[in-house]
Amino acid sequence: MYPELRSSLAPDEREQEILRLWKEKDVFSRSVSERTSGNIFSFYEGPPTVNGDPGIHHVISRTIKDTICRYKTMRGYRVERKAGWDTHGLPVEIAIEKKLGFKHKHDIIEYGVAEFNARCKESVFENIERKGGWQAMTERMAYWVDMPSAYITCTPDYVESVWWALKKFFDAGKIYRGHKIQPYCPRCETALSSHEVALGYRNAKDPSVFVKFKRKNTKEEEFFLAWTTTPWTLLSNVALAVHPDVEYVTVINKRKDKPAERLVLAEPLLPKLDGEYEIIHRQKGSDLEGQEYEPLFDYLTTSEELLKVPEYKEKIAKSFRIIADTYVTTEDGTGIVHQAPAYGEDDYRVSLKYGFPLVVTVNESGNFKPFITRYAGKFFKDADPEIMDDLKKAGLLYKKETIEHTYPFCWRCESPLLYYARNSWYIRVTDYRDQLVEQNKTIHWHPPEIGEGRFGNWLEDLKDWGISRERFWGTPFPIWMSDDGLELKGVGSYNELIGAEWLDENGKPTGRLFSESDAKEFDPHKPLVDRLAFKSEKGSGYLKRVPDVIDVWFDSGSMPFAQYHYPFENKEIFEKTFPADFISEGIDQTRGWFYTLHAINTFLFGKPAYKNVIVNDLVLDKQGQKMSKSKGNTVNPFEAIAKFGVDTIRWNFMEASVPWKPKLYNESDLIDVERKFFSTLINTYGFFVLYANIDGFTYGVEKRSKAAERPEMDRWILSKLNSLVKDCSAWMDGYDITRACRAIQDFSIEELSNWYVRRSRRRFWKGEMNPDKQAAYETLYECLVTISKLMAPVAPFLADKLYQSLTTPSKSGSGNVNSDSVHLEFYPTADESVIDVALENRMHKAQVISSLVRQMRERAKIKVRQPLERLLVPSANRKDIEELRKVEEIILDEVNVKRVEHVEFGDSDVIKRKAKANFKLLGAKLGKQMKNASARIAKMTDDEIRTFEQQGYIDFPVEGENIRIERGEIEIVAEDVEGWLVSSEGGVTVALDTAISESLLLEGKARELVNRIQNARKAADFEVTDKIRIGIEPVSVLMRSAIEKHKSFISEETLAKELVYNGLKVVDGKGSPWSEETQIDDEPLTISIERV
RNA sequence: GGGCCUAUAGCUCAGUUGGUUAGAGCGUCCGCCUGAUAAGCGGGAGGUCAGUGGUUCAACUCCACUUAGGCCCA
Repeated sequence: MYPELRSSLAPDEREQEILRLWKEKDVFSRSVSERTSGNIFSFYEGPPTVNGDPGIHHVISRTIKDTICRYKTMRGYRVERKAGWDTHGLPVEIAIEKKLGFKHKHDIIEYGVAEFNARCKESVFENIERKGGWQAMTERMAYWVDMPSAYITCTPDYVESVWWALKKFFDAGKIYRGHKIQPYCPRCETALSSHEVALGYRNAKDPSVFVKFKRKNTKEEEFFLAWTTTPWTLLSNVALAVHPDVEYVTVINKRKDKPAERLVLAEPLLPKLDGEYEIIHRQKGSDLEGQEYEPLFDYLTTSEELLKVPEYKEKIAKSFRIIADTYVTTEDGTGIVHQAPAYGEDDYRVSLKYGFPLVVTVNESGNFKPFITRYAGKFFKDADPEIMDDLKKAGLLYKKETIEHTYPFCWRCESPLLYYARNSWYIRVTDYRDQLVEQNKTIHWHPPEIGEGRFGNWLEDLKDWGISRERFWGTPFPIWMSDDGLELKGVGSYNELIGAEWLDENGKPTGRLFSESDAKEFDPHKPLVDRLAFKSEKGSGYLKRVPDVIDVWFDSGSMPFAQYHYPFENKEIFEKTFPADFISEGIDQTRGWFYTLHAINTFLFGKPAYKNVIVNDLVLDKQGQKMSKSKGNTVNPFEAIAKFGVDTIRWNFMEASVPWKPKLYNESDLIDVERKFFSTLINTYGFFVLYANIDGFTYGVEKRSKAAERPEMDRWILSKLNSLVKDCSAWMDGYDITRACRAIQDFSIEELSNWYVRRSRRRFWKGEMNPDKQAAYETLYECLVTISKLMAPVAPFLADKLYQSLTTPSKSGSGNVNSDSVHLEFYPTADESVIDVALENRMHKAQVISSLVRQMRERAKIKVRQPLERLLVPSANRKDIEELRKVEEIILDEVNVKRVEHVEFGDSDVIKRKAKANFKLLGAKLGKQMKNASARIAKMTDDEIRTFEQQGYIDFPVEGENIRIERGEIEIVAEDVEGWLVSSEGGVTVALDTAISESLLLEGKARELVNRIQNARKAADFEVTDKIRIGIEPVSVLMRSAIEKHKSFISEETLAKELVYNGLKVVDGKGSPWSEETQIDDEPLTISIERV
């Protein structure tokens, strides 16, 4: 017996049951271990940062990953996949800081770094393991990754592999010290990551000042007019920048109550000037390059403190001149941008290029340093008004206004941030940029434009990677340095620490050395690792560790080898699994994981870390708005799954649109998946079991019929099925999940349920078991089992439920199925010999014709239940007629018509024909004459068409030239049939005879009666197999003759043993006998039925 | 400011190398069917393919610009 499936319809329960079963039968690990290790498909899990709860957006990228891995498993690959958790980094620190109520970075130091890091570590493990956490979500959504063997980035083994990699970079001379302009909070005294900066953008009012820089070496006094919103940075001005290609003008500017002055600025920004102006000179930005000006202040040129610095004198001598750079815009200001290298990223870059000095004028608390004597000790922002005043007095302030713009503030303490040059360590990725660009071209990006565009452009424009962070919870930077910064030592394993000396808490040597046993159980995190020091080989004291930790992205980018503790262990596994065949993450990882994987592994191993990548876009709410906690429109994945089942969500995510388009999360779409697709499928299965169980059919027990010998309808659906299998495999191999899902869904709903089952129902319920019925059962069964396999990678629960329901009864019978789970099965392979394109075409034509006939019935107001005599189908030739004859029965049955008349176009006078140009062929041949030719062809008369057919061509004069139309260049279709009701679509034309003879009328009435009796059976709650006796009264003459004429038809349809023309005795109106009143064509009658 | 993506029916999306009347589902209106039945089927209405210009015999499709939205980076 096949089990009922409808009873356990609640998706959540259905899935929980399967989850238990998978666990019980150990299905996931078997799905891996049952595949041979010689056939590996390598997948890398991009580790989510476990600083909070999983969200619905994690479900989409994990569905993609899971789907591909399950698919490849079904294709026979061994797909080992370790889970992974990203555990270090600022997001984790921030969460703990919030929890502990910290306001400043030094709160952490006071609290104790050891203790703080312990809290961080605890929290990530809690986020992984707790209820509603990452493991629970992974399991519930059926994301199959091996969690017990998960790689965790904060474990000593993992960190050691990361150290190994960093040492490789270090040894190759790819790591260097530099400055990095970073957003910096002067109160917290810490640099902020871009992620933190994004938290604190607010509208702010700032000064907007136009400053005059006096040009040197001119006869007349002349000024460069520059603009800034940060007057305090003017103290460290070293240059002015112009755009090389923009036109700059010198003007005489006259303002009210002021003497006229000569100013230089960009032409497009002239409207910024007050008063009137007259252009006296014009030049390109590039022509201004090198011009000198007098500095606003003299601190930079006179400060002894600065002049002591090596090379400073030479550098400052080159300063205070115009340079040209394309980053300058004419959107704001004057087109002349003042340069303060320590306080702006572009400024810094430009200053490096021209060799200007980097002058830091404020200290770490944001106060002016002593050498800026006039403002010394002032907080940078507070100095703004005074600076502007002083400039005004000196006559160097053109004007000052106030602007409102967005400016970043510290998310912790709300101080305005400043951009500040910080010491930082870099990886010189620019050294092998070309290789990164080249190797990227071998990666298959889905969609390709991200690889070429977004990612490719980023690589071509690559800057060195700043990898050090002045933070606590992270992989310690494994470089030890002498106090003078001249001696460096990179460490690539814990064994390399052996011999280093332990320092005490105050940094004093203890004489105790790091031993072999220390190395074995070493936890490298701060602060312990900072207590290790190496004796200088040059006798300059001790080398101490650079106290920074590294960018977390270096951690996750190291996972291909670090997950296996390579090269210390597992060399073989690493080599077998590198590079990954496939990865997938969200589009936000372009500059994140996608990049770090590529940058690190290309350097270390000379090839990219992955071959195929699917990129997914965001999940938005149903209005298309971004989900965010502040808007309150986030979706809790556990709640969503409990409500709809995860299959529904997975299917919707994959089917609705391609992964790389933003996806709207809309509950009504999920309901539709369940209703349209899943319940149709369950219904189809329900239909199958209803009759299979009645007939005692079990697939594989009796001899299977050959597909080629089954009826037209069966061969058709099997052809469609095998076409589907063929297409799905190709699409899935090309990582196009969406196309496969759409095809599977379309097949299940349209082809299988709405056509095959609907047209074949009769075969299932009629009579005893016979070859036709056997074929029908086998065909439907084969379709359902194949669908369960095709959909298994995307909707793993329903697919398995369906599969197990179908296969359990026949497990003993055929012995050929592994009914423990569909996920242990192989993906179906298409039997090409079953694919019959001609058959698919003629069935499609049958569907079109049926649709046309229904359309005409609608127009003529004739119900489908009323039989009609004939329809007429014009065909172009004998062959088309032969094809159509094969599906004629199906059409007639569907539209309730007695016979088809086939007519060849040419043979009939009543059929009016029309010619249509084949635009593709003729367009290429005729070019400009195409328009006229197609108009002429549309006007072809019947005689002309006949001539064309007979001689195989026809000539038309068009604009004086002769045009010859040959066979194939026009298409001839039937357009109308005189005297008939006609309808046409897509080149198919059908005519219907709507005359209803008395005989047809009687048959119609008999069918109406059958319908009423069936309704009564239903209302009376009779079993489908119950035999009955029928009583009917009153009966008109017409109805009586209808019944007499079609008695056997009626009896057969309703399983009636007897039919009498009077009422049966009905006791209480319930059960048997049953009686009810009804109408046929306005004629009232009472039907009573009883079981016999 | 730079890069990438998107714009087709009320909504969600197709539209394959440019080619004949731009499709589907949902929604809506009308009807049908009922031995898969708290289902199913058919039909109708609904589109200036964001806008402008260009290439072409022919543009939703190719090119340029514009507008709007999204993401990433400055």
